Amino acid sequence: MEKEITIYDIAKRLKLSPATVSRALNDHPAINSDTKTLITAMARQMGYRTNTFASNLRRQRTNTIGVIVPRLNSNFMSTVLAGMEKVANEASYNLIISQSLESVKKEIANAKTMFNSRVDGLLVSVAYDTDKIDHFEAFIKKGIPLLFFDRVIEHKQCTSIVIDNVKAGYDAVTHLIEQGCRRIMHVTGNLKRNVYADRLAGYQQALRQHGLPYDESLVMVTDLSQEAGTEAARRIQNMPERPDGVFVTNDFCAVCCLITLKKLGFSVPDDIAVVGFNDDPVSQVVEPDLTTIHYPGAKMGEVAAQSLINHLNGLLDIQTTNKIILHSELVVRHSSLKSSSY
Amino acid sequence: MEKEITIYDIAKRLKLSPATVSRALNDHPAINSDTKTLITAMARQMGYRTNTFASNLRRQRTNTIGVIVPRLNSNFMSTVLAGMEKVANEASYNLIISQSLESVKKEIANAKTMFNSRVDGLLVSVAYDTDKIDHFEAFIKKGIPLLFFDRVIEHKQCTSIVIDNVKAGYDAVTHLIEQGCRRIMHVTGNLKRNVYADRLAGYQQALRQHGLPYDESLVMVTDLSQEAGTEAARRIQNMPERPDGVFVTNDFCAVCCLITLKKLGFSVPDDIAVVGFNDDPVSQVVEPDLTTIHYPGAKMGEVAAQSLINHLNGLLDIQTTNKIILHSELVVRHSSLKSSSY
DNA sequence: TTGTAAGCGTTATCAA
DNA sequence: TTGATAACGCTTACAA
Repeated sequence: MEKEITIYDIAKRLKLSPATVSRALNDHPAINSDTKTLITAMARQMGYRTNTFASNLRRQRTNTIGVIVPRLNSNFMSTVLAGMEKVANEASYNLIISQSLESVKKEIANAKTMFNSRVDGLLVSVAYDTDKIDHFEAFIKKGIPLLFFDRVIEHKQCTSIVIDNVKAGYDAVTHLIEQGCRRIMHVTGNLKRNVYADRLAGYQQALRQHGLPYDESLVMVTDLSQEAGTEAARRIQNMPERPDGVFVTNDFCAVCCLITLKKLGFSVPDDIAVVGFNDDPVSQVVEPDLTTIHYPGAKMGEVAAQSLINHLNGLLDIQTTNKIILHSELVVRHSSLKSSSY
Repeated sequence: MEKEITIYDIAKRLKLSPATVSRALNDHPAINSDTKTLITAMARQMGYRTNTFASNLRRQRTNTIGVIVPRLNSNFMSTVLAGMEKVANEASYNLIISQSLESVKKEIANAKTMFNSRVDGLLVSVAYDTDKIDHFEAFIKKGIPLLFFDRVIEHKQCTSIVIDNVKAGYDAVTHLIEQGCRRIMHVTGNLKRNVYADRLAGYQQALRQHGLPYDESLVMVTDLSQEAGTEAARRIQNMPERPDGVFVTNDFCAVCCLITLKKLGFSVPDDIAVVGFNDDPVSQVVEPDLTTIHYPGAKMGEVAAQSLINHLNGLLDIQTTNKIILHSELVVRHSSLKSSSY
């Protein structure tokens, strides 16, 4: 455990002032390039490493971005995080990641920790049942940029990064209708969340536009777990008037639903067509493979991180950008192709 | 953007010294409990938040744990990370996560960043082709605890957290043999990595013990991607003497192999039995569902984080613990049950 | 182009 | 039980 080298040590060794050393190490313009070379070389030689805390303390900045997500361990979220990490890393920002485990209470605690950690900015996808955002007010008040992604909450001071969930829902359901479905079930999540509310709106819009009635009893609000998929299939079996198509807003849930339907003797897609959401790898593995909405997770992570970093570097004012919408699209596979030769 | 409250502000307001305030806020034993109550209340009232940087600078400690993983976006890894985050959060440690994207070069860069961020400890699962660990020497020299998990590198100063991969491989292959397989193929990853080398050893051990020959041409080293699974299936089809069982050390790769085999006209498990590794949710979705080794990912994350934190808190000396082995077990499903009525 | 010196907000040591 | 004071290592007016 050797002693830590500081800019004072380097300064003394080179008979320069600590200030000069600091400037050289930070690429300050007003410094002689020979001096700079000299200092850099000596720093390396002495095994100097910058003390981020001293620097942060002095500059009142942390080069750290906080991320709060419902869960780390879903394919979608880990893809988003991978995208964020990539961008942040390249811009030499650190990522502090925490999960709310879908609980507002834990989300509040996480927000507090992030606040105390003095993150330069915060990227959030809210928990299942968050409805107030008082716990983020502290950030807003202090001018710490706050950016929501995927599961967003509209706020005039915050930017949201989303896909067009209404359109995605519309596309999915329109596709089912075009395949001949006339009675389409919709399995979704908590309608408090923009993502689910919007997809439902898209579902309704597609029905309306094609002259089909909206039947509330066909909308099933669940936690979108695997069990929910199984449960949905069972419920379908017990319905007096069975649907001929189902749009599930999560691939894993959809896949479980599909499998259970098959076990119960349904033929997919002929008896009932299934469409999922996210384009999780699992959708390509099930038989028949699952039609779904491709969700650009990595891209969303990259855009979120980049926007925040640009804002922090003064390259873009995020307060003026209210919403960024990414492109998503329907991926047609065999679970919905009624006249398929699969 | 109001002014940040410091312990000086609180001290002034209560006509106490900053030292007393600091002590009260940190639950120092030698402080009057009335004073403590008073200070705590005032801190809350004034909206005080501790300045971690000043504290870190002074205490030479960061309460931050660094994590370097090959990829964030695999089911296995995100489960591990979720476990780590849970434990770290409860112990009020922050997690800085970065991914090497399977490249040694990036891993080296990540290590450097972590070093400069002065993490209190480091949790690492190495990249595909890392063979030296010079880039971690700096940590070891400085006495910063370094803990490897899953893909580990043996080092006398570092603890490893693993499952018994030899046994897992042995169990998988023994199961195949017991199901009547006599010619078993093995699809695995870079044998530099303990996980794959050990599983191969287990494979060989099982063969030997059951009097079956070891045929090197049946071992296929791949990157365990989905494409590798497909490729393996094709290769099987083209073999003059086809295997009747295959053990793939990754579920997603196994699933792709299985699906392709079916497409090529093989019956699974009757023509060829398939066993995977990890117990990824996808293994329950494929038909027939996949026999696999259950890997305790969340547990591994928790144990890794907890061990490190205990060490940091002086509750346990990690240097003396060389290896922690977690329990894993075979999960038999239908992809390997030759006489199944599935 | 370089140097001086004053903090940033804590905590640890020593003294009271 | 509390207080005074000196660091921790860096950055940045301001001065030279």
